[in-house]
Amino acid sequence: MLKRLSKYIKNYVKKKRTTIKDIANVLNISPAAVSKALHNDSRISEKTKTAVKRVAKELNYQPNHLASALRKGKSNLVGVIVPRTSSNFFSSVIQNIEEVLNKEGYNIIITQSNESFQKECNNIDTLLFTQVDGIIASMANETVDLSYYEKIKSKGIPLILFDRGENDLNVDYIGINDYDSSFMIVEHLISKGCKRIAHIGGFRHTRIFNNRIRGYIDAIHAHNLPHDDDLLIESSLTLENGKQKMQELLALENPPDAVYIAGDYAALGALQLLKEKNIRVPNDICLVGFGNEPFTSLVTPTITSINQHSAQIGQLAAKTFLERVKMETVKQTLNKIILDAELIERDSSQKK
Amino acid sequence: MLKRLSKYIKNYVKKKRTTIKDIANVLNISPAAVSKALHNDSRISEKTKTAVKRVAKELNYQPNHLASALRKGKSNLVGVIVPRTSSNFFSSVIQNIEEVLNKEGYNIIITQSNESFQKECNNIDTLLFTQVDGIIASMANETVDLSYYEKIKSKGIPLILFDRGENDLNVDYIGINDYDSSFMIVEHLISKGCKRIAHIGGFRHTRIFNNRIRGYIDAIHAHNLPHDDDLLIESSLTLENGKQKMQELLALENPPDAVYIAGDYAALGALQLLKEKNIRVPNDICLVGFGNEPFTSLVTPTITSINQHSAQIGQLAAKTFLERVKMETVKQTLNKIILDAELIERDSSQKK
DNA sequence: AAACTTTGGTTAAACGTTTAAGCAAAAAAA
DNA sequence: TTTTTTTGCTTAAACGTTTAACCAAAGTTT
Repeated sequence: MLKRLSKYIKNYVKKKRTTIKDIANVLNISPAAVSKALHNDSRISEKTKTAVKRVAKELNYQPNHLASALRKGKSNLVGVIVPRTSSNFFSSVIQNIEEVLNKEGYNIIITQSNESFQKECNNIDTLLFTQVDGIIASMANETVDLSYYEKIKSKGIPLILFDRGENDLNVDYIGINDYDSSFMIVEHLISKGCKRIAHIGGFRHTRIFNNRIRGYIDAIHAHNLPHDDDLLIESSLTLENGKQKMQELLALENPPDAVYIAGDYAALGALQLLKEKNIRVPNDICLVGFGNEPFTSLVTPTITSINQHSAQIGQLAAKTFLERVKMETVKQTLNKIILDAELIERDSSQKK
Repeated sequence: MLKRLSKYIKNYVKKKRTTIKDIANVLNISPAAVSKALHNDSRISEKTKTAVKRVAKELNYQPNHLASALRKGKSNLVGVIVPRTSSNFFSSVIQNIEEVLNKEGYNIIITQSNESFQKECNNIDTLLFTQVDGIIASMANETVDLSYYEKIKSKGIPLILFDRGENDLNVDYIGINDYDSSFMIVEHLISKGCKRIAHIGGFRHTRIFNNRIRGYIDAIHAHNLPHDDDLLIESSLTLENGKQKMQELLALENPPDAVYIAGDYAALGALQLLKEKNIRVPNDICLVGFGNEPFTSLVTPTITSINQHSAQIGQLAAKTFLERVKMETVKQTLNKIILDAELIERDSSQKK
């Protein structure tokens, strides 16, 4: 046996990767036995198991993941699609997905759509091509056509959406209660004495932004405030666009005394514009953002915002996926998990 | 043929994935011919090729990536390891790596180490297990022991490091000229009239931080400024730690009139502390960061920083990998690409 | 018309696992 | 002692491609 082993060690040095067959040859048993030994199959003796494991270690054996995935029909890879990884919200979600899935032997492939529908379609193709066992996604702003997502469903691969999701798809979804959060923000501003509250929202075709808009409108009505069409604007919510839309609001005959903006980056843009114009925040105009990006607590004044519980969303998304793969046969009911968000009050809305 | 086709369409509805064999059956040719037709092999007639492609489309054929990877011995997957995806620098590098590699048919698997050595080791194992064709990495702050990276090299898998790299490993590296950048920062501060310049640097055991420290010291000497040991501090460069180290500098008998901090997050922490203490930036103390994170232009005052050319670094890293895999036999010389960084002057160092 | 070349494929093995089915030897039960 | 069960493996096929080697038929040279 020693002679065989040394021969294989030489082979290893030559860079040919060790396979299960090599271990079998050293020990003079079948490859099948080796495979079973490595998986602690009960039909293999303890003696053989320890021998196999010793030799495996000695030869620096690394299982060929492709081969086993091919044979078993699953890759243990999960695809993640996000608009971008640079936002703190998404990178935190990703980190938590990863933590949960790694424990169960899954790895994740992260792709970014950069808010582009085209890129998102490419990403989906890429992931399907890579034979992922499931996809966890948050849609790009642009995405309206859902045929690519239907493609995932039609392949029978679990699809879990979070944050930016689309109800019509009938898939698992994890997000926050956008309507309530919006309502809460408006009531917060009212409690601070604001009378003319504007809303720079996202595009209505995205469900979450539509819900935020509805929450805003309903809260305005509930408190008998003037509902002026000019005070409700849709935006792409980038920093630049936030600046621009803020400009438009200031240009009104009767400008608002508070602005609630459905994204922190756009809120930051608005804040910059207000500073340039020497309009005091919060004393002249109160400002509230959405998302609780780290910079909201870093700028002057700090920006009131909504904490979306990114960690929890990531964990729940991963767990939902795990449930799906574990009981694929069972026609289970859909998981729609809606978390309550949290208002983080900061200086930008503390009018005295 | 129509009957065969319809049978296979039924099969498809039943969720059994279409394989090359199915296409072969429909057309009554061999699977090998189908494979060749799909790859535009010259030994297949145009007629057959178009027929194959038509049927492939009809049956919604998606190649099984695992099978071809297994057969060809390569996965067309590249692993990327970064300390975190939330920093703008890393997410921009990743995006550019992805763009270049996607064009060449590679996909990337992104993993984060969260600056933890342990997590980084796990990531490497994960990537090796997934049979990636190469690894592009930037090391965690903690990483000193390089044996895991040696493991990659010993498997013969191309390894390309960027930003946080280690010369001793003798692998390809892409980064900026940290020494020169540091020197440039100090000279900039001197030109603004600063006399006591402090440096909150990263840990010396990381090469880039060591270079920044050397650049700082040499520039101080070159301009005959006092080189006071108290003015040079090592830090983990987190926001919190930046605050703390700034506190220490303020507590000195003879505090500095300028602080150059080797990371933007730590610089932000320092800025916050200075604001709390009502110390005016830049008039009382000038501040310079490193990395040009987006928030440096968002806070008040805006922070002078160094642009590290993340896009270019990403592209070069990807291209270097491609070169490596293309000429694996050739014992090529190492690629050490050092880019010149750019000083972005902002308010925090514009003392009047 | 015989000999060679080209065209357009086919056959079969291989990649490294996993797993259902089978089977000899040892142990236990009758 | 014979039969049954258990233990501990082995055999062989399968996962879906790719590719080296082969080959028949048609076309081209001489």
